[in-house]
Amino acid sequence: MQFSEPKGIYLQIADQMRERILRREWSAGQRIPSIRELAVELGVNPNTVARSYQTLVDSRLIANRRGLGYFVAEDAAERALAEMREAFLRDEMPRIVRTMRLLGIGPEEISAGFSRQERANA
Amino acid sequence: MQFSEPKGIYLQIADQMRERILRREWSAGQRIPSIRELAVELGVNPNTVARSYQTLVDSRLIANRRGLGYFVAEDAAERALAEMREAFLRDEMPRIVRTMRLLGIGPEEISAGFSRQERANA
DNA sequence: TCTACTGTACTATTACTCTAGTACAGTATG
DNA sequence: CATACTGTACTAGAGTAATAGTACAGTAGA
Repeated sequence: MQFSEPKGIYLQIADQMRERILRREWSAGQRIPSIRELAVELGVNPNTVARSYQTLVDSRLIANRRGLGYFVAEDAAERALAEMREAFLRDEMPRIVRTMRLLGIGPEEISAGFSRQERANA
Repeated sequence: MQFSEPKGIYLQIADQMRERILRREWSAGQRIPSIRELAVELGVNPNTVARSYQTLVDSRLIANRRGLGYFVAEDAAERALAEMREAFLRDEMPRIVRTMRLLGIGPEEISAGFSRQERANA
């Protein structure tokens, strides 16, 4: 049996950061909070945040300027969208469809979910 | 920020067991593998499997008969289906819809996923 | 230059899961 | 009764993630 690795806090923080970039809450060229700031805000250790930042540096969504902090890359939003879409379609979708079939839940339930959320946002 | 707990091996084994019950691979009244057997088969420690079994006992999907082993409860499949459906609709669906909206993926992609899997199963 | 920020690096400690090993009681069967 | 299975309980250890704390170098601005 294949076991899935647990998803560390530092990866969850990185996900949240990708989302902020995607939503343009953090826009291109902008400086993002320092490691220490974000650590305090999230109530985690600075080392953990540093690790999150490194994963985003690795996929070139942010870049460091020594002594100044981290800055959002120019093409970050587009890059994040492409990265996340691919990951969702490749990793999540098959698992979701499989589970839905197993539980007798049809695609129309997803559409209903969309409608519900539309009303909630309105 | 809220962090999701990592999903331990014992919970993943429990999930797999629920699925077997749902698929009637393990049918009502039937004896399931002993803790030691399953531990060997999965290559994990017996203590870990024992923990998995306990979670299924807690939701009354299986029951123990001392010295004999564990047996699938009479209404296990129905109970498992209800339990898993509710968990999916409550916990997973909102998250999925939210992510899809964020990534600009429409409900029709799910339908397409269903069709793909249908062809794969045929 | 001094101060207050930045990131980086490192060690030690805590907490938790899983592993490893042992021991013991209940049950069926010969 | 003897044997060979069951589950259960317990202790000890390894491995890993996250925490805690400290130290140090680069940068901006008064």
